[in-house]
Amino acid sequence: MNDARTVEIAGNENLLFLTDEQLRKGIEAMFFAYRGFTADPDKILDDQKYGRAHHRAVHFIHRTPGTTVNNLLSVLGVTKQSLNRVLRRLISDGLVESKVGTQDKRERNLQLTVSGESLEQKLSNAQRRRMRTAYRAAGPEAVAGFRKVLEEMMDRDLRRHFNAPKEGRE
Amino acid sequence: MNDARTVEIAGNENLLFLTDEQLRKGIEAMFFAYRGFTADPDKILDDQKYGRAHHRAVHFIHRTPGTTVNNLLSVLGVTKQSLNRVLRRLISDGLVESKVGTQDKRERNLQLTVSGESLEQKLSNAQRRRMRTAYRAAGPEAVAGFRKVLEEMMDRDLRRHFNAPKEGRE
DNA sequence: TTGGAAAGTCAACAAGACTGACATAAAATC
DNA sequence: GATTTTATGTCAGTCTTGTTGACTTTCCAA
Repeated sequence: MNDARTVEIAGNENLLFLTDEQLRKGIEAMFFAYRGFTADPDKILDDQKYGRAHHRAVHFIHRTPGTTVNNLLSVLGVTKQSLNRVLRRLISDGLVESKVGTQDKRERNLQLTVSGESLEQKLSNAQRRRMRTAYRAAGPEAVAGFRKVLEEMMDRDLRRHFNAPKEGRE
Repeated sequence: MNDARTVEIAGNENLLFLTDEQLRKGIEAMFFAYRGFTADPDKILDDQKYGRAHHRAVHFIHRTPGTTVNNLLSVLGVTKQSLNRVLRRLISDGLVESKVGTQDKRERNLQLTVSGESLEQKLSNAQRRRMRTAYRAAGPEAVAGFRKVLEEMMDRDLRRHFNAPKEGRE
């Protein structure tokens, strides 16, 4: 971690000289950290026989209430058939409500029911707890760096969803 | 990102005050970044009809040549039956070699063949390229912070594998 | 020497991704 | 008004990758 050397170049630009070994460490850190990151919600979901796909749907419906199926598809990056199976179950279990669109009646507006919100809270509390603990242990400068690198690692077209906090539609 | 305030507390300890919104951003950053992180290898794997599980096996066999199935299991965190299916295919495709252990004949020592190494190179080159680009764009301090937060986010018992670079066994 | 534990294999099943085809309703366009 | 496009939903089939359960081989210790 602290063996990545930096060199000052004319001006105030600096380059990182990264060995394959340092990059491998970063790659594995990503792998192990993501496992930790999903571990707590996974445990909760398993009780109700849901999977990560349900978690993702619930998360983004919570984040953007009234979002359409198409919107959700482009954020999640899965096929409609795949999402449909998940949504169907969430709807029939009474966690998600699907209402015919007001302007465009072809669309469906999705939102969480009371029990949907309650599951979302359980899941995000668990995930936030871990994130908060990690942030606190690492300190504020580390957090800023963490966010910066993650953002650079995203695909360009996904970064769009990331930077659109309150309305999913472009 | 830069709205996380820090407060100096008696001594030189500082606390982060994190709003749910800031934590949510971190959670989504993790989600989108991980997608980017796996996107390039996924494309390569798809050509040869392999999945992420094959990638992980190839990666860790490369990292720790001669490792046993059991070792690999504890790193990957899946059941031996699940891993076995993946290994069986890699072996029959001639990417991995499995040799009966010399001391303990119950064990199998795994290593990549020449074509296994070649696939590993293709995959890790793609992944390193993205990681390197992100690191360069974010800068050295950001990278240090990134690594610090990721390490804090891992499960304790997984951190062990992370910090054991050249031999998988405890 | 025998009985249990450990390492690995085989079989069967489930979740969740995928493709492809098709249906319906509403909106947009010609 | 007729046609095409869009948004959504569904059925069927495939693939990867996770699971549990049952089994073999090997090792070790009582």
